[in-house]
Amino acid sequence: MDSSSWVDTSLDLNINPLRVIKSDAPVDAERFGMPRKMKTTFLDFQTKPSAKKETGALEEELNRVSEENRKLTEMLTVMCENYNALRNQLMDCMSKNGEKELLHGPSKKRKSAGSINNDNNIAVNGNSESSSTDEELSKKPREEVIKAKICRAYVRTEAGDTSLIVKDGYQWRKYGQKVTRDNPSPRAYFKCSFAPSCPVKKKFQLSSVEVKWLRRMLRFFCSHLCLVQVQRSIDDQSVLVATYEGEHNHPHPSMEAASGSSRGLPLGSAPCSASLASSGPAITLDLTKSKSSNDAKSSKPKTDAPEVRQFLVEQMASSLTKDPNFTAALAAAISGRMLLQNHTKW
DNA sequence: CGAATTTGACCCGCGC
DNA sequence: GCGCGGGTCAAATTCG
Repeated sequence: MDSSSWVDTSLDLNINPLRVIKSDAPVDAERFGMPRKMKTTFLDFQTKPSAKKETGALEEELNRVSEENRKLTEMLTVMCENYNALRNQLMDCMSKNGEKELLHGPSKKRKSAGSINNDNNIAVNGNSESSSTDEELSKKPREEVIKAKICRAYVRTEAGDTSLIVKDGYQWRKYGQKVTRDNPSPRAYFKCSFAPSCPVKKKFQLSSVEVKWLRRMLRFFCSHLCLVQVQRSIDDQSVLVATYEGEHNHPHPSMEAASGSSRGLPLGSAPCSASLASSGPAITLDLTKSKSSNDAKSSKPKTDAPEVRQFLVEQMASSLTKDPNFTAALAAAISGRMLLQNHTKW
């Protein structure tokens, strides 16, 4: 299987660096309702001779970032190819031993949290998993019908944060805590308490996600999924591994509060959104809505203009690509999504 | 005082 | 069949 058939390695950051900067037409900043200070900066940026030097530097920086992005894309492609090669090898081995497996039915290997810690597998009630091992994945089609969606998100958190709070927008009630064998951090179990009939549960061994971007990514990944398992990665204690299963039977609290609009639009409350195409794991980071959800209402119309969008996109992309936390989280999110995509396609 | 959290006990699936 | 370990329950405790 060609990796390109199942994963789009391009990171569509919607960055077109030169469109605004080289634009001959002055931008009517007033029309976009920019703050005075920002308007001045924005206009000066286009008109003052000193800005040319800055423009050149920015172009250089953007070229550098673009090149870096290209290299990362290549690396990701290679990684996918290697992954598929390994997978094919495993499938070959499986096919050789498959007859025996079929005669004895699927493995009765326990789907426990122990496996979560050991090989990052998560399962509840025999449902499928977002990131099962290849061996397990190969057996999945022979198993019972998938009853609920499972999604995993990897989120880097602050090392010192030990609170058991996940700020994903839902209301959770803790109903248990357990010290597991392979992970020193206690695992907490939560149920969604926003709606009485909501079957959502979650468990985790880590804490809150303070980084706004990561929180929004997590919210997107999980906003309509039902059971969430979040625990600290055993390999990297700063990484939060969140797994959601199933779907909430109620709207996201923030959405319900807003308008009671469709649950299928979880990003409506996430000004900085990460969208994933249903056709594949191509990730689009909509960086143009950078305000918090609280003030998004007032700012949204002002950021619709393509020039302003570009300007904001450039600024945010520049700062974000320099942020190691963001790049690490993005890589983690992509890897998690890739695993999910692999599973859903097999 | 009600809601939320804690925590020990219990249940159940899986490996041996 | 037994023991282990994860998941859940529910009484006790804490918190606002």
